[in-house]
Amino acid sequence: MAHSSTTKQSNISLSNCGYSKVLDIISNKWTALVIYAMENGKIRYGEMLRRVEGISKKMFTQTVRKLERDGLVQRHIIPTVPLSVEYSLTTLGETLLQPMKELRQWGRENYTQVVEARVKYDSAYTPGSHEAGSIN
Amino acid sequence: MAHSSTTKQSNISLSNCGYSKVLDIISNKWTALVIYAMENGKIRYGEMLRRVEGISKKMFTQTVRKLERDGLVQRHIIPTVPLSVEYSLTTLGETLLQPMKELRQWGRENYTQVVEARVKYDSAYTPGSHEAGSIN
DNA sequence: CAGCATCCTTACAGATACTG
DNA sequence: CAGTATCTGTAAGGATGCTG
Repeated sequence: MAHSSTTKQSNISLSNCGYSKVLDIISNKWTALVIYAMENGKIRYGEMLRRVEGISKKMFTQTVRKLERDGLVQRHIIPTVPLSVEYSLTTLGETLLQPMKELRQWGRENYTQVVEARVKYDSAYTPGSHEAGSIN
Repeated sequence: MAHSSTTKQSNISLSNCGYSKVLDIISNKWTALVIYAMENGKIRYGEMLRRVEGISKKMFTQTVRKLERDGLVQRHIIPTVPLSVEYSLTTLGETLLQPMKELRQWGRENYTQVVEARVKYDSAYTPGSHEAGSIN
């Protein structure tokens, strides 16, 4: 797409980048974990709270509502007493699973290198460590 | 997915999920755009500010420093007067490009559906809009 | 059980000004 | 040119209490 005169590459903006749109969907702290909790099928509210470690009721509800609004999650109310609610991925939601898994895979394979890079960076730039071989 | 009652799948936690680790790296507002700006090779500070629309000097520096610390970006100083700095992805950084592109691709292909889902959701739950057959 | 409402604390991010 | 420093508003996230 030849865009304009002197520019060689098109600009990158938050508004035209497909990636940013995805991030808008899945970049919240708990969103990915909530999705993963549903990757094997339906799961109930209470079990979700137990499965996803550390999530609060508020954050779960907020997260899953957003996903529901985005069409990625289905909410299924079962009128028992007291009532039950089951959550599951929609067809659209399932299509997101694959790219997310690849990112997760990247994390599993490469996170060690990232941690090592951090240690190296920190030891190089921390005041007090003048490039001597000291690891904190 | 026949797991009823006491069958335990392992819990999902922020600390053991590879995905969360990746998110910790790339989920910031500008990170992905900065990475994309480097996907075709070296790019200088000034050009980066122009390419990534709306980013401030502060946010760029902050973002790129974090990426450098994580070992995904290289910083190359050229001692001109005044000085120049070029940024580029490391080998590790390039490996991240592929899964990120797939996510971006998902966004391009499916974002419309997400938007439609939102409209539908909002019209269903907004006070004042009874389901008297408008959308759909 | 499955939520919503409220308060509060921090992290994120923008604007602006200054420096080697 | 390529940053750093500070100030400030906003939004995310956590803690807690109440409800059908």
